[in-house]
Amino acid sequence: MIKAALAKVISEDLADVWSILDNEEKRLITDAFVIQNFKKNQIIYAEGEEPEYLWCLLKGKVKLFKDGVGGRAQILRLMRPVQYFGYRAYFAEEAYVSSAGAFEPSTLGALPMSLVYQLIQKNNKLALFFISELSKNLGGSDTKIVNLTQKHIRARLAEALIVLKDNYGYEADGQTLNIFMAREDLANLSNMTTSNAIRTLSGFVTEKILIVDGRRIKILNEAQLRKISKFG
Amino acid sequence: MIKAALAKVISEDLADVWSILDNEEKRLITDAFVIQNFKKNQIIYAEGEEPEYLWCLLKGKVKLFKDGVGGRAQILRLMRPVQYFGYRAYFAEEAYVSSAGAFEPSTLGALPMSLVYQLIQKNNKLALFFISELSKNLGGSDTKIVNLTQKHIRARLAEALIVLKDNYGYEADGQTLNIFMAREDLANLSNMTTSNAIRTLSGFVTEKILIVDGRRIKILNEAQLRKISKFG
DNA sequence: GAATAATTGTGTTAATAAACACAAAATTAG
DNA sequence: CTAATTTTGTGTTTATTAACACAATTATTC
Repeated sequence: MIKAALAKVISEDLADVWSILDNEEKRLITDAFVIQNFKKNQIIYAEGEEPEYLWCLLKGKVKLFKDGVGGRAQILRLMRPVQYFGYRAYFAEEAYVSSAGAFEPSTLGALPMSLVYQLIQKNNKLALFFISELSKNLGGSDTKIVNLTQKHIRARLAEALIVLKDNYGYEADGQTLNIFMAREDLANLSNMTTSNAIRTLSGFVTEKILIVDGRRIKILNEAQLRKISKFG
Repeated sequence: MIKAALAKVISEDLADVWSILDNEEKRLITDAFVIQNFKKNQIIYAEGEEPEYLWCLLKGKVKLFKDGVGGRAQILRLMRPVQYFGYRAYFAEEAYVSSAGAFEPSTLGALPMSLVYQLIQKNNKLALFFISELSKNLGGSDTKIVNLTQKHIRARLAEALIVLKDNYGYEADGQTLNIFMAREDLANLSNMTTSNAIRTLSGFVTEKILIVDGRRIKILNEAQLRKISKFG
């Protein structure tokens, strides 16, 4: 089953990335790729550790986050299948500045960065893939700096909900967010305390922008939510 | 004089980056490299524009910043000679998400990104240079997200002063910051209003951590400043 | 170098969000 | 299935920072 998943990854899902490689290179990757399962809330790597692997999320949901003042975490990015992460620190020759954890039971593949680095040195298209990914992430982080520091609480939460929708989409009903997270995670995504996330979310319910049932969030008025995220 | 500066750039200052290239490649760059002077506060490129050039700061000081809510700017990065910028948006195939402006009269070189992209496709070491730069910047931005959102005003300003020191260093006296910026820029660097930058800076003077003479800032106790930037 | 504009400094008030406390509900573990 | 634990929801108070106003000083510009 693991071999099947791997074959699928190399041949289909990641076609855009790995199809670049020749057969010999593909064999190298296939041999080195290790599949690993993580439980809900399990840490994949932690801030301060030395980066060793390129991680590939095959199934599940993963958050990249950074611990801040008084143990308050900030969620920096959300990963979905099939996305890659964990490589930045290696390329920067730094320890990790953020941690990765599974939101829900997840399956990941690990590839030694030393091997990835080797392949990059020979294969420019692979290098360009990372240049492109890093560039998009950097633009996202720079934008986040301004959004999280300057926007007010309502706009920040609205934006977080939009980010969730854009990342994980809706369920079959076309309204329910396809991710269930604790209010604390919602708070950590939008730079506020848990109480304020709860209160602000309730406000949106009162305004009939959302329906909330536990951790299930149904977005009734996405346009209005986008408006709030832009103009407060 | 321009030709002399260019020759110097290609052959000395940027040795690490461009020494990678063969003679033919070097000639391509030399021919395409355009040197341009900017006045104090002049905009080099603006948010929303399409990226066209790789910019190289040869002389002077440059800020990358992003306009936020109510025209309040956030300074994202500071450039010093010889550093490169303006390439991220091109690689991400996006418009610029931030603007670049000269802090003081500055000399820059511009190289068409289309040419840089061509060279990267053939030259892996050049690709790895950009991978490394982007990775370091991304780590910096992710760290900044947490620092600017979670730290209190004193810590944020202390950190901004440390950043100025680490970027531009001290003058011959070993204490005076080698950059003179308006209080507004100091505020835009540390996510606060100009009034708060002024007030907090005065506080540091009272505590004998700094001496301020107009825009000239002398750091008397860097260790204390670092302590404040870490623990508030 | 005088006029004009911009920046700096300071006081005061208002808005915003955090901190804290606690009950109710939901989830998890045994 | 039940007890223990965690999460959610809500009220209240406090801390922090922004907003505004205006005088004094410093830079720019013509």
